[in-house]
Amino acid sequence: MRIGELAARASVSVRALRYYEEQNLLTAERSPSGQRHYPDSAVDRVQLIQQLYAAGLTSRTIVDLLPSFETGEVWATTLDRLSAEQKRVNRKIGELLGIRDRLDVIITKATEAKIAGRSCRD
Amino acid sequence: MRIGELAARASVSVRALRYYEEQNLLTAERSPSGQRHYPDSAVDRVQLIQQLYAAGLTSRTIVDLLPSFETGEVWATTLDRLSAEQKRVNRKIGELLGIRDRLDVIITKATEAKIAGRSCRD
DNA sequence: CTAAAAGCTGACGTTGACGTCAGAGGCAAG
DNA sequence: CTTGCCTCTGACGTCAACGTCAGCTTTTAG
Repeated sequence: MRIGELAARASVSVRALRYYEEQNLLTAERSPSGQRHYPDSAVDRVQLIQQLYAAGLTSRTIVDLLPSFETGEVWATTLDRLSAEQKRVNRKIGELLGIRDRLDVIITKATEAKIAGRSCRD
Repeated sequence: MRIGELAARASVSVRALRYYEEQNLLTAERSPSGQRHYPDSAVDRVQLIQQLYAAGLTSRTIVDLLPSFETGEVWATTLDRLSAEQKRVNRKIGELLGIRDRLDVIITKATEAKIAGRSCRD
């Protein structure tokens, strides 16, 4: 498929895909005229990249760790980085859970007050 | 306390504290000479701000929602935004849990392979 | 055949949360 | 008093992941 279809299927912009290629996160065959062509598997790869970005990894980190994600093979120096990211992600999950709880408390309280007919200052 | 001590106690930079003030997230008494002075409670407030940033909220959002966090009172329009952020945070938690699982799988597999004496390509 | 749609390569713009530097003033210790 | 650290206010710099625009070529639909 060409870049536009991949963008649509993976729900990212065309620009983002070119950027991923620039960062060596994604490669493409080229047609004689220079257009990029991707296999179907590229959709999954792009979505994985997006998830890793969302998890707070940088391009540089992703390019190093992506092979491990896709092949399952890991060599020692990479294992350390994987563990480091795992710790980071776990810390972040903890932070987010904390915030979620605080949001729950506030929202629950406010909703109960509303149900009880109190003003909520609106 | 003055700005340097607050920065140390809340583990943020002095610059960040001035930035928070600029964004109306934090206020300070001023000494006659113009130096900022903070109450002890500012430490908690700054840490809360940090957590909210870490949860992906922007300054603009935080300045709107911070009163709700501190007073527990909420009025209707704010409640919607709180719910929106709650959804965002929940989605992000889900993403992170997914990534964590993938990291767990890879790391576990690699570690077992190592224990079993296989090469891991190092 | 032709016009619209899609793709290409630069290259500059954007946004948010600060970092950093300059230049000047304030404050406790010796 | 002066030395050394802290603080002040601008104001420009940074970094990452793209957005956007220009100018041009390729592909597709009618």
